[in-house]
Amino acid sequence: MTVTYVHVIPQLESESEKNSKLCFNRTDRVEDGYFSGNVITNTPSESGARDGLDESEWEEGSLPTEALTKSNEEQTIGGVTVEFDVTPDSVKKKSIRRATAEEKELSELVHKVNLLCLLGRGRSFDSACNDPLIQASLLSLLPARLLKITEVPKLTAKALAPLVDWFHNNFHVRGPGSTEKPPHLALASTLEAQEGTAEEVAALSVALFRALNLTVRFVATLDVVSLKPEVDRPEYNSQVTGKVGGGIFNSSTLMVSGSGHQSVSPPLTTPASDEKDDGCLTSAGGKSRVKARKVLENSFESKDMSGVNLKDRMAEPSTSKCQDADSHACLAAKSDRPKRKGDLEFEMQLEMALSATAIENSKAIMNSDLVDVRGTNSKQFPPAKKMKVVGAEGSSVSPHGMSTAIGSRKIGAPLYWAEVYCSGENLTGKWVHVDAVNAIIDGEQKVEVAVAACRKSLRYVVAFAGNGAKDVTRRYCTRWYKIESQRINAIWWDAVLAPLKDLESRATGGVVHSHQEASTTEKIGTLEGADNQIKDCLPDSFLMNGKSKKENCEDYSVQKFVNNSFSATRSSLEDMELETRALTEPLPTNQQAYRNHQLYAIERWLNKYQILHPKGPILGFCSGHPVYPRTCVQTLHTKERWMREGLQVKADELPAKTLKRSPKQSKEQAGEDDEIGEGDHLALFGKWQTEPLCLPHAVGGIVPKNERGQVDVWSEKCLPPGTVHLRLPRVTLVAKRLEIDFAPAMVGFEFRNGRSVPVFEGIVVCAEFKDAILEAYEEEEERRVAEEKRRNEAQALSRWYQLLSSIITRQRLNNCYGNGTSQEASVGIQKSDDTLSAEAGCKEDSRKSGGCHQDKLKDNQPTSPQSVPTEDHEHVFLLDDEMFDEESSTRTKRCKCGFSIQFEEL
DNA sequence: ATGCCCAATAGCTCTTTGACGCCC
DNA sequence: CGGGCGTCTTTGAGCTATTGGGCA
Repeated sequence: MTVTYVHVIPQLESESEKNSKLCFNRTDRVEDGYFSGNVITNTPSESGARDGLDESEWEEGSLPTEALTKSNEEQTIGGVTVEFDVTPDSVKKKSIRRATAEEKELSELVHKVNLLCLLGRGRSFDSACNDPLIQASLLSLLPARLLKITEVPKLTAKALAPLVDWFHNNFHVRGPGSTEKPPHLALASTLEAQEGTAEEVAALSVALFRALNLTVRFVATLDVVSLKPEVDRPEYNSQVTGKVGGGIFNSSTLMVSGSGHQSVSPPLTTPASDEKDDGCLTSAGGKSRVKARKVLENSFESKDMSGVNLKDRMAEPSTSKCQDADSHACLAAKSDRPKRKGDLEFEMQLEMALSATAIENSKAIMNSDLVDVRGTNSKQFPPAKKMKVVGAEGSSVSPHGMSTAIGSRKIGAPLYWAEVYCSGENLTGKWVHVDAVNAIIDGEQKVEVAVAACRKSLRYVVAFAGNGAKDVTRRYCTRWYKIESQRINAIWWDAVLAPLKDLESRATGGVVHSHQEASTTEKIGTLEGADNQIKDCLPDSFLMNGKSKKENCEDYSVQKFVNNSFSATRSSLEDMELETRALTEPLPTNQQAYRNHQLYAIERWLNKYQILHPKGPILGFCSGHPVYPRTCVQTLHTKERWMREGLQVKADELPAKTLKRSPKQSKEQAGEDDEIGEGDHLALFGKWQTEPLCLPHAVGGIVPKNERGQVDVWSEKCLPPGTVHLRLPRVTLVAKRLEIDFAPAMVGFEFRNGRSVPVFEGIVVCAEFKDAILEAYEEEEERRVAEEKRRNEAQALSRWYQLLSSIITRQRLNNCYGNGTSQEASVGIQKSDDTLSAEAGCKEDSRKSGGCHQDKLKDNQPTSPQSVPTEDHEHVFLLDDEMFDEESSTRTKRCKCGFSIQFEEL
């Protein structure tokens, strides 16, 4: 009987089986190829998801090939027909599995690694922009009239316009090539062909600006894999059967190139580079019809991923691998996610448009008026999309009346651009956003909108210069609260960026002379100091001493702000600018946003241990609720909890808030207090109601103890003045022996046997006894260690003795009863065995002779010279040949024949 | 299509101070 | 007889973050 698990996929049934039944023949035969053909086999990638499914979704049985190959038709093959209806319940049932802590940790790890890789890639491109050869080549292409920009004393954004126009007209974005090159080579070939990926073109623009001696950064949006694990959902699984491994691995930019066809620097793979595998159009012009078909094929191929194995899947373009929405393959790759109505609509329209305009393709391509000269789209779009883009250029409403599904993709998501420092902007100068790819200058506020339109997120915008990097997300993101939860822990991120930020500020951080005089080195020193302070605070922050991660982060952000000392470098001015943006974020319009907003709070979304103090100022209103600064939110604790923090509630303070206790708790409390109603409420106090803990001072060598005769040592602050905590094992005995007053130190609780059990570590004693106890403890420990060593050695000796005795006894028994042929024992042992036996004169009685031997060894009195007879030789142990090892108290006796025997003197 | 609000719920946090039998 | 030690068993209520559905 073959037992086979057949996974019944609800979706498949509901779609394909109009009768909602599956029939199969029951058989006891085992045949080859049972599951060949169109059997729903469980690919390795499926099995992971399978495990999580309800067992009720699995049927036991065996399926003949025929039945399976025609699974869409009802069949009965000469025997039992098993028929079952797919109840609507089974389809409807949704088991929503949430990510476990482990999965979250893993995805966080992948997110971090991805970030680091993308940082590395950005730095590589940045350093390629400094290539003198590339810069010189760019300059040689530049018309002489544009060289004047170098003479402008106070550079303004406006002055950059002709330069950007020229670049935009001469360098175009095309589909990625088939191979990944190192940044230097990639830039060189882009320069040569005057077209390349958006990343390369943007980097070239940076190189050009640098060649003109401008202060420029290469800015990249790090399109990193999601921080949150993607929990596989039933409907999701049924759509994408080829889903690999669940969770994070299928979502976004993968840094692992499974198929290994990217020969160069796979760790630096980014959305842009992966695009190269997408099968996007790689060359401009004539062959567009064929290529357009290819794109279509790709898009539809990727819809059905069921047969894709893990390896291929890993190399497959996935959602965020697509550099931007201008690539159709990008949309195809989006099949990883449940398709949205708009996506399907877009694909259909694209297909229609393709067929309708295919004839016009070559004309359209040739006609430069029609082709969107904004490099992003010109060479890689299927014709329909190009037309769309041309239409979209003028206005946001498509002249062709196409739906917003396409409209939203009017231009590609800007992922790479430059920032040029314009000293003529503002009073102090300003970093100006320059997107040469899309010919946009000073359009920082447009970035967020454009990115949002392409359903991308603006989580990390990093500016690269001087082999360093700086996070400038704040400049482009106005609604920080939306991306904050998608970003990695700020402490970690800032620690990673700290050294890079330093490099970046060295490269770009000129002194702004309109401010107080200060030398650059001093300023950099200040910055370094600030960075170091951040670094210094890291280990403590990471310890998370009793504080939640969130609290630590909040503390950190406050600390970070305080650390920002003023210095007039470009970098520090920018820091201030970004900080100002951070602190002047517009009020969100929805209430939910206030739940975890860094800056603002509304009373409604405070949790039960929080309160507004002081209750003001009111910054605005949201749905009628007053909005307060987050700094007004204070955390409340019970008296006991404040004690742990080393604080005590001031006398006569009324609780800032009282909470109703659960019936159980209040009952317990009432029982203890014998006061009904007393335990009904839990009194909470704020930090402003507390003062440093005043514990009774230790007097006369007596440690002040609590009602349980112990001291709760939550932290050093909880120690009564004049006492010390000796966190040493077995120190209690020492204190007892010395008759010094002490209290067991309770350091916390642990859950054992379903209840919390206090954990004691060491003792608390008056400070004056510390040295005496430590001295005695040291002596005691030495004695204990020596005693333990002695005991161990005695035990070892005893065990060796037992072992040897056993061997001897065994050998003797073998000699007596086992034909004397045993070869088991070594010659030495045999010899000594025989000799001892002979000496005792009890050869026949093995037990007795064993006893003799024991006596002999135990007796241990050296008689000199000793003689032990053997069959053919009598050992003579001369005193001269004796050796005594004092350390192990072992005496070794030797016979002239080479035989030796060891005794331990007790 | 999007954003907001509400309800449901999975997972996390906070709670927190034995009893008993055996052996030396 | 009393003190030391090992074993028993493995909370659970409440809060919060997250999600899906309904609605504007």
